[in-house]
Amino acid sequence: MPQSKSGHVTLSDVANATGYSVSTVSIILSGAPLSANVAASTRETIRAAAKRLGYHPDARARSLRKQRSGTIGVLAYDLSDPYCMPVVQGVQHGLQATDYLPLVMDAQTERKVFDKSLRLMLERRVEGVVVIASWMFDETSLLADIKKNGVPTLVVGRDLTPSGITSYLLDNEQGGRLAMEHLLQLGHKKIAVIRGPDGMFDSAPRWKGMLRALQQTSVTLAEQLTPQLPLLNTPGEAFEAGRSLVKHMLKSRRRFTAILAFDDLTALGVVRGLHEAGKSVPDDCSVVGFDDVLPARVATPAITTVHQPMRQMGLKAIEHMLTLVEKPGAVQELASLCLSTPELVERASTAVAAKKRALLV
Amino acid sequence: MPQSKSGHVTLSDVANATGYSVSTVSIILSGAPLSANVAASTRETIRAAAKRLGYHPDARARSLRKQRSGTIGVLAYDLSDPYCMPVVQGVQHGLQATDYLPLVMDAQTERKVFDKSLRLMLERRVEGVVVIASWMFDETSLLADIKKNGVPTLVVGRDLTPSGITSYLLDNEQGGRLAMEHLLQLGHKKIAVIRGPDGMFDSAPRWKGMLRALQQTSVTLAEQLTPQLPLLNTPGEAFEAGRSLVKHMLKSRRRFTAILAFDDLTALGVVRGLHEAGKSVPDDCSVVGFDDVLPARVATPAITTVHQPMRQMGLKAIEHMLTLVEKPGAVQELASLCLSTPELVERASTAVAAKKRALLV
DNA sequence: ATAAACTATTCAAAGCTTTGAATATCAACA
DNA sequence: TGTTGATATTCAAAGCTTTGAATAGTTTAT
Repeated sequence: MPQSKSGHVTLSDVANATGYSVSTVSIILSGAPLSANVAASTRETIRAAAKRLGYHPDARARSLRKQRSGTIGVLAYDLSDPYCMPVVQGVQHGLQATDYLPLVMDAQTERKVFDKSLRLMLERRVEGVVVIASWMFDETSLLADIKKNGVPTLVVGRDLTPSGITSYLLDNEQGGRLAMEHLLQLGHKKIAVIRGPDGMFDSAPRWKGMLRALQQTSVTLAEQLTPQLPLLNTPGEAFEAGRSLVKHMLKSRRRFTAILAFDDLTALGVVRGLHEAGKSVPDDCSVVGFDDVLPARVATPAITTVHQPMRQMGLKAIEHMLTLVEKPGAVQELASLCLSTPELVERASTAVAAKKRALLV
Repeated sequence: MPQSKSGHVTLSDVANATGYSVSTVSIILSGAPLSANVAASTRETIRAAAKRLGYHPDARARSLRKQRSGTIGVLAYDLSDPYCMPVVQGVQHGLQATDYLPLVMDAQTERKVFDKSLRLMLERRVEGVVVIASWMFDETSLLADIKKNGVPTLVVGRDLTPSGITSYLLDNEQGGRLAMEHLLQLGHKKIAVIRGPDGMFDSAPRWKGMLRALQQTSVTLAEQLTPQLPLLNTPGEAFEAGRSLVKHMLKSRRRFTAILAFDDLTALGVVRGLHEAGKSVPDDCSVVGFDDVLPARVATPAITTVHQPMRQMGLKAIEHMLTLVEKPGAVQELASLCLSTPELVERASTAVAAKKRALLV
């Protein structure tokens, strides 16, 4: 049916079918201002023909001509990480009412894929880029290209203000403090901490917050009980790491009545490791996670954790982005840092310390 | 720096900077066959200039001219459902070595969003569409448009061969059989089943498979112990449904020593419900899930479940798709049905039936 | 009757690339 | 000298849409 080479129905097909010119058809089907002038009968004829033929405008041609792609790139470091999707959902939500379309890409924790995705976004002329937390970002030279091309960029999940990029992230330090304070309030004195890997941005501030919470107390942390996660690639690996680290700690024969894990998956691994060693949570040992992702909510006992408002962060970021793309060519304002407030959500994996039964293997 | 109106560096910018014509620049930067003819020095000059200026080809213009978008649409019914991402990963994996790009969109279980996404894909001239399981699909009239425009379509997660669409899905009936047989082998006689909602494709075959497994045995299912899930929108809802249904069943005072849940999230809800009623898994009651998603693996006890090879299904689907897009205009072959084989993965949520302690509330 | 003001529609250029055909240059060959 | 054949580069059209300006045609005001 369509005559054009592409196999797709074009304006020219509709024009031929109705006897009107391509311009007229375009004006009507795109709802241009000029369409106020066209006769109602014409409008009907053309609309009907378009529908009958199955016309769908070519987004590439339109976007080329209009000099606006109507697209905002969203690049996640790993979409399969339960942390990412809520952020993306926030973005999607914020874009719903607009006529921007999120182009979501997944770096799959691979540097090469990350760079390629960024390049492809640039080529598709996204009007803005939202990057979800990635260590990969600092070294990439594409960053320079993005700036050179005047595409506004935002990052959520880590602080890149030193590189001049407005950043949305959790107040990790306060989160760490909250988690530790919770355990202290429950009367725990022998506390183990599984710290985040050095290569990850969140690690240091969370740790710092925990130490700060201890400052006014007499509680100290034993070095054997503060191991560090290696740099991981998948959520599954964090689980395994938590599981094996807790087993090592049990072997160390240092008492502890509570464990503070770097994130929820690690915490779930800890629960598993404890269980395998015959310890029960929270009776023998309390466990606290971080982030509040789905697996932590649906596990039994549900994991007490520090909630990170990922959806909200995505939403706030995209709202900011919308203001940026609406004023094209404006001087990129100073990079700002937007901290979200963490919230402790108490669930079933923590309990009052049973003083007499402090865990001793 | 760039002179063109768009604010992006164009071929013409590079041409001006080097003194060569736009054609020459294009030939070199796009690696066209003709580039064999150009002088090495020219090549260098132009490449250098392109890099210096930060040139990135405009994908829209290129794709318009080449009549190929190099894009394959992937439409998931809900990206935040742990079922979807593995399929998407399989697709991504299969596309890695090609120069096709997946355009992944998320319908967020909303019919309106689903239709809009499909429309946008059409407008962006995707060369193929892979839809991940959706009840929304059958009624949409866009299906007709997609066909009219000759875009090959595949679905994974449900059987749409009656509508002429090649489908990739699990052999649900065998999956149901496997799950039930597992419980029978463990000696369970009083078995409860939480059936899937009517509106969901998988429900019937899984149920049928379970019944078939019972056929050669003397075990029967009590009607009060085979409730049905309502149609749900989010993974969280399935969890809550499982939790509340199991509580109802406990109230019914019918004995059961095992529960077969429609999917993993429901199973996790069941575990929670049992736990809240003071029952332990698997000692008092075994629980079997379905799908094998991340939360089921990292929960403790880990959920015994029927593994659905989602990654592999995504991979197989996209490989098929690649053959379809390579022969444009070919007559769409007959729709075929590709069933994947389920596998039971035994974990810690099931155990031998403790005959004497059949669960009685 | 004529200018002015609408109304309804079309022209033609532009947005950025790609590419078949064309041009220009130069060497070699008969 | 004129032909052939490379080699290196450019012309110009096309892909589909949008849009400022232009063209007819009709009505209103003067």
